[in-house]
Amino acid sequence: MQDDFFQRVYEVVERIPWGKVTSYGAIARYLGTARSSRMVGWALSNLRHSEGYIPAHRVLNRNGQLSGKAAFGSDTLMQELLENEGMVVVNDQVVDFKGHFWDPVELDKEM
DNA sequence: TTTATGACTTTAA
DNA sequence: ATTAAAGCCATAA
Repeated sequence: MQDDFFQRVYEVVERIPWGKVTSYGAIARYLGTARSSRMVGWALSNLRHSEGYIPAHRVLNRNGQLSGKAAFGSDTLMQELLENEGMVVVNDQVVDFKGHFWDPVELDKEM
């Protein structure tokens, strides 16, 4: 294993605070590959091959849309997970996305 | 090595 | 405002 791009994505996603969500672009930017937003989602699609639990349901597109809900087995599972964390999902979209948004860059602030 | 794909993003019409 | 097309990077085949 080298410096897996995927591994970095997993680390960031695992650090997403409870009840918070972020976007692929934000993660990609944090990893230094601002234009590989697709890779972030792609990495998450591969997370099934990885071990450990990754709260991938907290990663949405920049619209707050549940783009990857289909990968959770059930199209409603992701939505339920988010609602279970105290947010409201309407039409596959998180209400007050900005309010629940969390940027991984805040990790550097704390450190 | 080259081609195809993807849980995105941005820009243009 | 909504819809369509192109751009971009990393991995798999």
